[in-house]
Amino acid sequence: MTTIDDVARRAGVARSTVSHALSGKRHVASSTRDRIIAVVNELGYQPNAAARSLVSRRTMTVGLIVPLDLNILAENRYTDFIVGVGDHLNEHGYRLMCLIDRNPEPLDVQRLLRSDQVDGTLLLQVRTDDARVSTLVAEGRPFVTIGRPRNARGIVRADGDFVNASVVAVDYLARLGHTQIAYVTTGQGGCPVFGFQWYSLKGFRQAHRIFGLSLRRDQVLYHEQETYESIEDALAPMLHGTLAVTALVTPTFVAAALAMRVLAEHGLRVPCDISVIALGDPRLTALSVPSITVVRFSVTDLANIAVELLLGMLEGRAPAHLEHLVPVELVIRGSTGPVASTAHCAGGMNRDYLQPLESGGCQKSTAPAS
Amino acid sequence: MTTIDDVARRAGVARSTVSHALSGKRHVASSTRDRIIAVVNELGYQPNAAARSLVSRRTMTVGLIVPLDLNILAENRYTDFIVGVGDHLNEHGYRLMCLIDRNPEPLDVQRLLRSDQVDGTLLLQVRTDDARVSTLVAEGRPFVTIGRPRNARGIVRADGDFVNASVVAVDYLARLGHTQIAYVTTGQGGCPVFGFQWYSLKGFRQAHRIFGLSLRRDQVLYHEQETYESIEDALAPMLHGTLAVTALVTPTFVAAALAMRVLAEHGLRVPCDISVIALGDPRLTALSVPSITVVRFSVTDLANIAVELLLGMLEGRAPAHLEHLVPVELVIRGSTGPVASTAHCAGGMNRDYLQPLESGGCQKSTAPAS
DNA sequence: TTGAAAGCGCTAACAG
DNA sequence: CTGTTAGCGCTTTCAA
Repeated sequence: MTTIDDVARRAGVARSTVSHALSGKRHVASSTRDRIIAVVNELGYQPNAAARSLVSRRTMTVGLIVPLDLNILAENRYTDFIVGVGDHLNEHGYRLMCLIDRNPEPLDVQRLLRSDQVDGTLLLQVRTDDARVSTLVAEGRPFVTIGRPRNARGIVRADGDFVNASVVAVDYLARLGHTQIAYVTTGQGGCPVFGFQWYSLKGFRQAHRIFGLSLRRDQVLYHEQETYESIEDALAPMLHGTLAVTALVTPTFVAAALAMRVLAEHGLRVPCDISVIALGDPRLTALSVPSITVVRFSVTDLANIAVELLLGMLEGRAPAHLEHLVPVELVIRGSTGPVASTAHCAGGMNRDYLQPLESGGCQKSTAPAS
Repeated sequence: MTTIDDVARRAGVARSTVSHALSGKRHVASSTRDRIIAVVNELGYQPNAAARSLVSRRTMTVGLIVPLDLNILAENRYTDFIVGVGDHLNEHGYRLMCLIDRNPEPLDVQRLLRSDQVDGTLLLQVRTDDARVSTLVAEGRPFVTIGRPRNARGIVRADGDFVNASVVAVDYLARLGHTQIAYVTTGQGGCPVFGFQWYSLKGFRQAHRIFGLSLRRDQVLYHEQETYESIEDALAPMLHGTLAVTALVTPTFVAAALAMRVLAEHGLRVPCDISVIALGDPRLTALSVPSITVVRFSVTDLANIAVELLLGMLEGRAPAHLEHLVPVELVIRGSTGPVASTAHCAGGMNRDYLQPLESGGCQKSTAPAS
């Protein structure tokens, strides 16, 4: 292991000169500096991070707190965030420390912060009511949430504009003639689990007011997990005719894909009988058939914004706004269509629910282009 | 910030007594220890990680090197690894530092190691020929690869048993009567890009020898990226009848899903005209229609094994074997069927390629159970 | 323009 | 059983 003293000795200078030559914090004669640089390269010297952060009181490391939930991570929702954050941090000379925990005890977070392993923290997968947020506030260290809890007062946060996403979704459906729309989300005790689901629901309600649509309680369907069975249970009122809706909005791609399978298995055709819209940035939507209409936003933008906010705070700059929302856009694909256009629906029940890609309507499949 | 001296003063003992009371490395009178613990809890003391690792020469941190490739991470292939590794490390009191880099320069890896930020390293997304491996070998620090380069001599590695996965896949297809099978992979210069693709291909060839099947060069199809267009190009010989195969093996789920779309668009029915098998652990296979037959292995097991290997090395235990392979199992779903059973295929071209889930054959869809 | 020296918070060897 | 003390490798003040 090469230390700064090795370099100093070999270059025939004092330890402090090496330090300054490398940090540039005070002027060093260019001849001396060149000699030092040469020795550094020769020995492959790299300052010891622990020693450095012990004295400088900075670790140049950011913590990313990801509550482990295989059911959720398996869905690919958070990979892009982790990658986006990690890459952006590297570009700024910061390291990324991931705290991935099966059960994210406040204690784990405390340990991470109090042992001074990170200069700041990013929170992923924020719940409607998230204990980690209060913990972080109590610790009094800089942090930024990616996503928002219901009560976001005073915290610095970046998120997709999920409220607006719902409005855009409902608007589009309304234009297609839909007036009876269901909202499907994971929920516990009559409340969406994650922040983005809560804000989406808020937007869903808002949209109904804006567009003068009535909204009954039973149009909001909660499922416990993102599994086929759980979603089948949640959709039961639709499947048994108790709830008459012609469209369905859900804040996650997997729920949308599973819902479409449930509908299909029960003889309901997408988009003939039911239109489906997902929210978020599910790149995999392109894989499903029919591909799913989505109100999306750039996850990379969101990750970058969160990182910029945090690094700014670490360098003493207060953020311009507490809340930064990434704008959304509607991407029309094959899972949405005009309401109740039964005349266009050819074929028997449970036959044509699967349309060729990018085909929005319900007409019979035509011969391939080739 | 609370230091060990704060605790010592408040508990009326020496600094070293606090240290030992917490580490248990020498006996401390239980009365003294209780007093110290009480103060620790009262002040919320947590040892400073930098100071600790400066003197102990251990960071209790493991580095995970993930070359950023959005096209790949978007596919959800590596999320489960990151989560699996992170969670397992936490359980063992280690931290996870992620080096996620758009272009993983050997220099970045060197910096990480030489600045002593990690005790050991895990390599993800290993290429057939991977520069990072030589870098790590040259640095002489403990590391374990998750996945293997073509030349794995001397390195400690954990991987899915991809060679055997291919054998199982070809065996199954052969039992269904397939003799002409194509292998589809991302490749550059006539060689698969990633290690798992290389070993899969090796197994694919091996299987042909074992089962007495002939294998021509043109049965191995390379695509540049995992996009619809790129795969469409690669499959061109099949689509234009130049290459007569009845089945297709591909080491990734996304490639399989995209290939199925390509086939469908060109009027080929899965599994009627072409059977498709994917390798790996693509949980999302369940989402596609028809769901994809797969030879899978446990990603969590793989992650755990890699972590155990590395932590063992960090504690001075030499691994029992250099190579640890996670066994594979065949999961039969809807994308495979007997060869050329045209008689069973009802409906017109490009109509029935999308079968209800879990339906392996090509019979007409029946009415829903409900 | 450079060097000497103090000290960051901790562990562990040495003394008692 | 406990206290004293010497560093770990580095940055940074203070002197020259």
